[in-house]
Amino acid sequence: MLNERSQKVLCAIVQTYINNPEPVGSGFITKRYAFNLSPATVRNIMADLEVEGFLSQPHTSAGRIPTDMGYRLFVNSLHSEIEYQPDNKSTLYRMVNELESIKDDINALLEETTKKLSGFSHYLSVAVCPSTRISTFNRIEFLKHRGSQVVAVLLTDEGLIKNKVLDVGSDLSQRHLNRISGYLNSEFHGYSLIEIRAKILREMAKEKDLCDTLISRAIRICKEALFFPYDDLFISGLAEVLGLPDFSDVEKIKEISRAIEDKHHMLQILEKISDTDGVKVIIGAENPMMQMKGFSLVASSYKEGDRPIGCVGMIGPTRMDYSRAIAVINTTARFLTRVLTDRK
Amino acid sequence: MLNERSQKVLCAIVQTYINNPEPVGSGFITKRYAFNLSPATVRNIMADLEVEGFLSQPHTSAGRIPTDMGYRLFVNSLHSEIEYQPDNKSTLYRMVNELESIKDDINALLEETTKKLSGFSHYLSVAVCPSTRISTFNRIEFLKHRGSQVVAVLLTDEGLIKNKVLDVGSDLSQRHLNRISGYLNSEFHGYSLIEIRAKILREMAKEKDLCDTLISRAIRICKEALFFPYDDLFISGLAEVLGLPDFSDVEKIKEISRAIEDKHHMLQILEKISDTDGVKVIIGAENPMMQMKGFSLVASSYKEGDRPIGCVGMIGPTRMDYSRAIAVINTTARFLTRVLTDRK
DNA sequence: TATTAGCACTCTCGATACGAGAGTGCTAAT
DNA sequence: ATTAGCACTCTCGTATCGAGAGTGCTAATA
Repeated sequence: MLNERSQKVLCAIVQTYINNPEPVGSGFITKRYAFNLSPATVRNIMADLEVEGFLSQPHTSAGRIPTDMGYRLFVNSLHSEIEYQPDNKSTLYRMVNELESIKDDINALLEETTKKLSGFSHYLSVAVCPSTRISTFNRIEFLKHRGSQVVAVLLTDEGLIKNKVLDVGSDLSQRHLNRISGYLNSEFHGYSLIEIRAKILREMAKEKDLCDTLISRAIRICKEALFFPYDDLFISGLAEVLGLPDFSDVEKIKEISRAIEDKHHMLQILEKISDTDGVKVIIGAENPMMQMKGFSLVASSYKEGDRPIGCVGMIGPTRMDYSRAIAVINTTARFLTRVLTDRK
Repeated sequence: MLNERSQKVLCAIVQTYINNPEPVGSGFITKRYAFNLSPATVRNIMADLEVEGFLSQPHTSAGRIPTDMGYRLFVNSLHSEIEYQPDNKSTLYRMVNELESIKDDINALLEETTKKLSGFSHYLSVAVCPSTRISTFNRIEFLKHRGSQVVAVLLTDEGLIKNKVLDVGSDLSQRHLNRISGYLNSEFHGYSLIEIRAKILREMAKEKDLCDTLISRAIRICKEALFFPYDDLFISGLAEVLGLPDFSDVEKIKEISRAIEDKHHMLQILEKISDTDGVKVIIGAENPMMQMKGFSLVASSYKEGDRPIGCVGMIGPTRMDYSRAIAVINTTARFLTRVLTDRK
């Protein structure tokens, strides 16, 4: 579609703009890059690129800035050099090492990871826990709390720990509860929570008319105990990201603040990425699901063994340093994968 | 210090400025308020108020705006009418009713409370859980997880549920763990976590030379399990607050973002308030501990019975609607107190 | 003596103008 | 096909100006 020379010019423009957020003129390109072209020729190429939709002009007689399509082409041309950048190797490794010590607690691990990522990259960083939807039931315990309240503690094979406060009838003793959890643990061990949900619904339909047996009661409690409307989402780096020149505009700031507070929506996007493999880059409004005009997301799933279970990523302006971001996220995701896989 | 008339004029100016963030001129005051004074007289009073430090002038020949001291006097003069404002009564009650349904889970309750508060008031709202420092030990359980990992689940009398992942030697069976938790539960029930910490340290000093008895082991594990560096902090409403005209300035936005991300510092302030009784108002840089120049905090502790255990509040620009904020926080804190006390 | 009317003064803000600078698009030459 | 040359366009910073709002001061007033 695009000849090689045009593509090279485009990439040069994108790179230049990423380094410094000002419209790029033809003169700069000819001076900075050894394409052996005159400014006039570059201008012609730029005009073509604009017609094709890769560049745009803030106004006549200004330089060009990349469109989302322009960034996309740039990012696609990047995919070969996805591995570590030399310059941030050491810092990144140091960061990863510091995380090694808390690898046992997946929540703490992800929280620290986002904190370190944002401090390190100056972008907003995000991570989601292994989704409760796909997690594998390991064990559930019920602890009698105050009055008729019971705390259900769910452990999954992925290392998730989830609490839920339930209100059961006041007549269940701890002994009863232990029998219930014993039953559930033997019955459900190894199933995914989704399967268990389905199983429970079937059971409930079957036992509908049965009176208050322990089992039917167990199942009803379990249905509640296994239902977690939201997965945990970690976000860090708002203050960092506001330091970028791209956020000198108040509207921009409001937009990213809204994105942060709308955790539900953010989760949807990240969980979709959690299911796939490798680094994903979503640029600007590419994905209709993100109303993030002006922002890009670089994210990757992390895995336990071969199975993707969660996702970690960075959000920045569309003018973000993709090659660095991709490298960083890639390294981070591999690190998480290694840690989560090794502990088996 | 200030005669009554001056004080009235000051309050009128503050109120006017709160309604509309523009410097207030002498003409407006005479027209709007029936003080029976001429603009010239008001100007004289304003000049005095400025000398005394209650007002400031953005530039010669502009109206006056309140200083932190001015807001302070205004707020102090307000304390009589601290109870519900008539206009937002119904909305506030509706909000509180909606929260009633999740009162069992204190974390969820506080999270929802902050969400509703910020949606309702358009200010940033915050809440802290009962501090683990002062919480009362109710019960601890250890669940063997993967490998040598153990999940400690701590329940407090205040309704807190805390998890912690520990790495104990791999040779402890669930049976051992149960004996340990049994021992701890009988030993520590009813003590505050702080007391227990002290007890543990004493025990450890005593048993230092003893070899690996179950008890000394229990104590060591417990020491770790009861240590939670941070309490949970809920913050909501960033996107809301950015809609206020006070945040048209990027610097202001950055400042509040930093305040949000510096949870450690925020916690310090709120936990101090958690220990006291009633609504506290901190205006601007009044409290040296908050580097929040330009922001005010209206907060109140909530109690269980007679004992303050946590804190809920709202943060807004110094130009915030204090009388409304105080009323709202007061109502909210009372609601929390009632809910947390009744469940006994 | 406290208040007020009158008035000159000061400062902001929006509109307008203008020149420098950067970069373009087009045309004609190579 | 590329390029040199040049006129053109647009932004941005600065300066200017007048309207408007509000003040501070002085002298008159109750």
